[in-house]
Amino acid sequence: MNNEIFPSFQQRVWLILAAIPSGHVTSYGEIARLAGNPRAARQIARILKNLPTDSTLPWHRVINAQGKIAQMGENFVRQRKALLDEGIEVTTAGKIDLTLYLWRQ
DNA sequence: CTGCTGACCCAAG
DNA sequence: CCTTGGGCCAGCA
Repeated sequence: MNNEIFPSFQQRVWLILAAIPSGHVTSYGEIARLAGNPRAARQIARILKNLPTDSTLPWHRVINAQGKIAQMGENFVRQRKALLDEGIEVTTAGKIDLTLYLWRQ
């Protein structure tokens, strides 16, 4: 049982993730900054990788700071499809135009 | 404790 | 556009 008052770093990441609107993307580093640890981009990646399979959180809206899908192989295909389904243009190479789709609060 | 690994970032070349 | 090198740091063998 867990009765913590303050959300953990991971929980803050989940909350931020849930706030990214459909049709927009953000980066690992940006989430790290919003969560309070600008140097934790790699930890964000690990948190996303470890999301439970039944999670409804939009992990696919997170790409790298260069505007590209940061995965290879099968996951690349899934993420690209999920983004296309939201109306986001993604090149075959996985590149996204940040001037059009970057999440701005 | 040490060493290696990554869904990263950034500046250069 | 792509590649390299240095920086970063929690997790794991």
